[in-house]
Amino acid sequence: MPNAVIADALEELGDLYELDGAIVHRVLAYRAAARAVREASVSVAALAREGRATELAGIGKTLQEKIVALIDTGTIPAAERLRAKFPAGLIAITHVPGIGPKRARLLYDELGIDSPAALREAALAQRLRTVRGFGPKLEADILEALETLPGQEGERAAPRILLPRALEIGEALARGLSELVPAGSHVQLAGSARRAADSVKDLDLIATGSEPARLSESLAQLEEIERVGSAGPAGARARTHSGVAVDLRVAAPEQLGNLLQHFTGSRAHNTALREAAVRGGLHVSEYGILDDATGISATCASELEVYERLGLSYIEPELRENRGELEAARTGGLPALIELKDIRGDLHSHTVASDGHNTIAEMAHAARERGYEYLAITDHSASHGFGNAVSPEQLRRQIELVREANAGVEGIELLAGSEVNVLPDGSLDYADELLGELDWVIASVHTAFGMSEQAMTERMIAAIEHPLIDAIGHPTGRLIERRAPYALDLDAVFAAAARTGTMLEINANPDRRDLSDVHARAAARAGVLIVIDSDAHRTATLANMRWGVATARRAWLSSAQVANTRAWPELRGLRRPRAADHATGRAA
DNA sequence: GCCGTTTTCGGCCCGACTGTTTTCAGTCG
Repeated sequence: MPNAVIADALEELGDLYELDGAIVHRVLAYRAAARAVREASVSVAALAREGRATELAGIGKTLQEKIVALIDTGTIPAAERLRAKFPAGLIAITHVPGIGPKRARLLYDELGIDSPAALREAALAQRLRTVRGFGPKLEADILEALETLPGQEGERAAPRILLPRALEIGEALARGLSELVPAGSHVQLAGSARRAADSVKDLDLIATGSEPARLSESLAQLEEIERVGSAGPAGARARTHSGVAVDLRVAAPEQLGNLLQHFTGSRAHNTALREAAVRGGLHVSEYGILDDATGISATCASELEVYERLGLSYIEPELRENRGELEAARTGGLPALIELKDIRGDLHSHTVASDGHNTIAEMAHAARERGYEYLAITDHSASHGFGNAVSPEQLRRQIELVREANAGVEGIELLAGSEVNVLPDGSLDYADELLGELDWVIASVHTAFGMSEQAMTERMIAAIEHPLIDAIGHPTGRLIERRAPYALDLDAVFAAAARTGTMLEINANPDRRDLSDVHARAAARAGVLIVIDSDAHRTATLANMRWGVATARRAWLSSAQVANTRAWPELRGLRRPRAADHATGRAA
């Protein structure tokens, strides 16, 4: 059972308990547990079967038992009991903006409203206002919220936007706001975009300056803003014409550090940070740090100061997910994160030989302009099936062309490579003899995504064990917000990669970022060497490398854990020995 | 329901905004 299914079940149970009037902390415990399950890098079902789900933060004895019941019987008894008590439509009502568990329960008890459709009907008939606490305005707001509710008629919720687009819009808003407000003001994009998350739900802006009210009012003047929903002295909430929610918060210049820290989040990081601070008699908010002992609230001009006052070393935004960074910051155990400038070459790129758009020479020059020392040309193999496949004969010719181009271009080493397909049976679609002529070989799965976990894992491990494979490309096949990873026992995959010395890729295409942050971290922990590749299909997308580095940073990786921070001669030495393998038949 | 350099019981972050209220509850981030 996939982690996502278990997480959904815990989430639903939390919603049901909330409707049932459970204390909020119990509900929050379920939501925290759901998050821990969703983000786990290993199979929680397997963990629970061994009685080890309690190793995950936020999962105790009770939830361990409930997860076992779920995987054994397909359901959790407590959820069954509550589902009998509350109609399914009631949970949907709690997801209507402006309606939470209390109001949903009240409407159900008083008016028998048990679905969004019944809610709409009652609102139109002006029956909601007969319930204590509801009035005409709330009734109208609910009707409007129902218009945009995803669901029954196949409507989609506002989709999360991928990081490049989020940064593009968010930085444009920050620039625009900066130009409107008085000199000395500071405007900056914060939130999950600053943490370089895979995708973001909304854009968080912070601003400091001598005229807070004016900062807040200026948001509405930006041409990108469609409307401002709510506004107060502390900030404003708005929406862009492209439908992206924007949250602006303002404070005084001396509070910049507090505000930026608060609004960069994540929520889990902030909550854990504040809970730990309270144990030390300190209360952290976006406005300062209140010391119980003195009654004085200290403001911080920088985030560094915020963390220092809490006895922590500075935590990079990418790490602020409550995945152990607070403990590491207490004990000096934070890693020195890899940076884009550490990358010395790109080992996955395409040309017109397959489905790329530029020639070898064009890609070479573009890579050199980026300051790279080497570039591997890795066009798709013979059975690719979409785009132009490269036959064995064409690959031989391509190797010659790469050698010629290499001789003709100064300042960068061109490597003859291929991105070969891993066929469903785990074999590759070029002969070993041909693969042996290449400088660099990536193996990727491009077909038959629907295999069982066991079959897919065997397929992947067969490729990993192949002596001529240097790295596995986009190992899980996910597309962010569009396609889940294929079923794979990643523990087994990481163990095989560590054992054989096969590298695993963080594919930097912003739609992929595969391995993910969580998976790349687990792989590196298992002893796997990571390679970050752009998978560029044209010169411009060599720049995608930055998204891969962002994922590596979120995975806690230092430059030493990433293969292509090394010069090519050194990296070549890290490739698996191969001539000897052929001679011995790789008997080990 | 989870969790422990004050606790195995009694806590569990902090604040903004809105609508409906006469001082606050609910929702949201």
